[in-house]
Amino acid sequence: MDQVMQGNEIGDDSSINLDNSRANWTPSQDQYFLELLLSHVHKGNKTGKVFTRLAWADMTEQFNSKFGFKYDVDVLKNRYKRFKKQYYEIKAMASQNGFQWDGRLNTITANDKTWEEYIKAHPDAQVFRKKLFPCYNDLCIIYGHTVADGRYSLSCFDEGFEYEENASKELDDHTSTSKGVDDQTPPTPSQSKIDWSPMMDRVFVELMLDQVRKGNKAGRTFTRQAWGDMAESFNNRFGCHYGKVVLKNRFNVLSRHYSSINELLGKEGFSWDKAQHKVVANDQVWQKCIRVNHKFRLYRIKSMPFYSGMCIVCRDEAPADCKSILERKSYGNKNSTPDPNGSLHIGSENNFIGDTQPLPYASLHTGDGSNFTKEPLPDTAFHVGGENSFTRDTIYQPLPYAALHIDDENRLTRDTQPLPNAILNLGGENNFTRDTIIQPLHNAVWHVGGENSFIRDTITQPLPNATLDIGGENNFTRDTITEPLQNATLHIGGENNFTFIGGENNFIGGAQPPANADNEGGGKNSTRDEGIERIFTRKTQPQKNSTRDEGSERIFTRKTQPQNADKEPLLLSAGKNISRQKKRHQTKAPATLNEPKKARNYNEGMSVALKHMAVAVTSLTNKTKKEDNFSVGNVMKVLQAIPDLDDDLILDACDFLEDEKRARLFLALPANLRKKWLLRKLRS
DNA sequence: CCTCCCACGTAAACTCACTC
DNA sequence: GAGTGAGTTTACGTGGGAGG
Repeated sequence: MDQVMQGNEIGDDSSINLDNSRANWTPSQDQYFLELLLSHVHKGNKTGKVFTRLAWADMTEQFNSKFGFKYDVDVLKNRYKRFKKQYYEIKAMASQNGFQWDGRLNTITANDKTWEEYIKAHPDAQVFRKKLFPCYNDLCIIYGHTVADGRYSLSCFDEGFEYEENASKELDDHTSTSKGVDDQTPPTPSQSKIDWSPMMDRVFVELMLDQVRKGNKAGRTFTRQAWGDMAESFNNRFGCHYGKVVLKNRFNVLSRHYSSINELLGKEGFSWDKAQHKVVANDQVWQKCIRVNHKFRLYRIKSMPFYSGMCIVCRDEAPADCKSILERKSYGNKNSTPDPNGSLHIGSENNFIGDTQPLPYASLHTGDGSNFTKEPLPDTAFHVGGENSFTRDTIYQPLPYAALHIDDENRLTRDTQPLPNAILNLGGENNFTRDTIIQPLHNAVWHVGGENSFIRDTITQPLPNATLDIGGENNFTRDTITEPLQNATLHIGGENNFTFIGGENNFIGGAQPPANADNEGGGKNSTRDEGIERIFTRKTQPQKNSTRDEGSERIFTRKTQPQNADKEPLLLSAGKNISRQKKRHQTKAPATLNEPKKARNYNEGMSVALKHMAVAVTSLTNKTKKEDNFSVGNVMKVLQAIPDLDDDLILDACDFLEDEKRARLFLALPANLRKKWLLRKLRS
């Protein structure tokens, strides 16, 4: 043990080292250096583990000035490292069973029998038995709980911290300044580096998961509000004042680990050990892998408890360079091997044909442009990127308790299965066709982004106790929800079109019925928080379990092609053209040939929605028996039959014909006069 | 025993591209 | 030009090992 531990006093002139080429630390130099370190700790120039650059510069200058050296800062850092090693040696010894640190005697104490038995087993420990360590209290202040990089090392949340806390209490008896130095809280913003503990990671991942569940993560990142909320929650939890940037940086770090682990798991011979939270493989596989890429060495040793959470958080973020064996392959019948409890990461542009195998408890991550057909995935976390096609029987079996995250521009067609208790997060511009979900979503939480099209019979069963959050600019056509939403809470954003919603519901956020709405269908709907830009028009045809049949706003168009919505999956190729850029509220100005790409894309997207609407109307017409010739379907048919009407004109016509009187008059007109009449009315 | 150097991991800061 | 997100660079920590 160093001389400094023997209690040498400052003032030893012999300490002056005339040879500046190599440091030769004397007790007085050590003592002075410790004083400098303590001084900067007390000034707050040390984070949980790091002295600031200015602190090091200042200490070097003062040390050289005191002893007449020209040491580089690295010399002091080396000594600092040496002190740290000594600190942990003492700490480890004192934490042994039967041993304790005596702060008054500055030594490690234990009864003789304990010493003898321990020294017999550990001869090297003899040195600690009668040695004084007067500087240990100083080292406790300087090093506190901090070790290494801190992330997977000792912290206030780890085993072993208790001793340090006790040591700090001991120190309080000797120094009034020690309190607060090792308070185990994350550093303040003035401090340069953060000591991320496993507990902090865990809390952070939990906060991210919460935001994911709320639908506040689109693509690779969280919304601005989500970052703010997470920072606030995190700061409240740990009593710190981090900004969003700190959490974003940590998110980047965790994401990199997540990607690397995925890369490993994509290699042959590797698997995820849920108990250890580690990637596991036999030694030969590890050695071969590490030889090729040294960076994977880390994952052989360290556990990554945050990985399972990051699987959900990062769901669709499989990096382009992550070339797992599963990427860009076709999965035909019986080609897929079951991977129960496994984690399946799938890149872009895959074809999943029928009769692939179950993945109970698995995490399934898919990139963009994959095609899924029938397959059970119970208890699976199902993360789906954008522009995928879900055809019939995509999900053949129920997904109870599953978390289903679906990003933008996916198509969900009929005969998918129930998702009771599921969390359903939907991005924008998805197309939900008939029978997408044919079973109930009891207790489900439904988050729906903007610009989705919900066609007929999207949800054919009740959603009791569900929470339905709906963003702006969605189209809910007739029979979207055919069953009541008893006790449901419905949050609805701006500019949605609702037809036909049954049941006893609470409408929050403005989806109120019109003042003259006929409620005789039996439902008891209550409204709160009146909103804007909603049009609920006339009642047309009450049905069982329905309360209203409300006309829709600008969702009618020329029928482009007859389809059988019951049997034909709506895989319209036009949907591929929908812009993947961020969606904004679009103006309602007429389209021109010179309009920007975004506007054109919007119109194309609208066109798709209109086509779906046409299909829905056709289906509706076939199903419902009308007493007279008037129906929304008939109006649409007649409107679509008019030649040379562009989409905008049709939309304007829809607006105009929302009035039933006008619509009846329109139908009553001779076919050759309808266009002229419409144009005249619209111009006026 | 001690210094010095190296490789590597991490957090924070920085830069750039993009959108509005 | 401001705001934002993604990717890159920089600064600083660590442990291990060679060598005096």
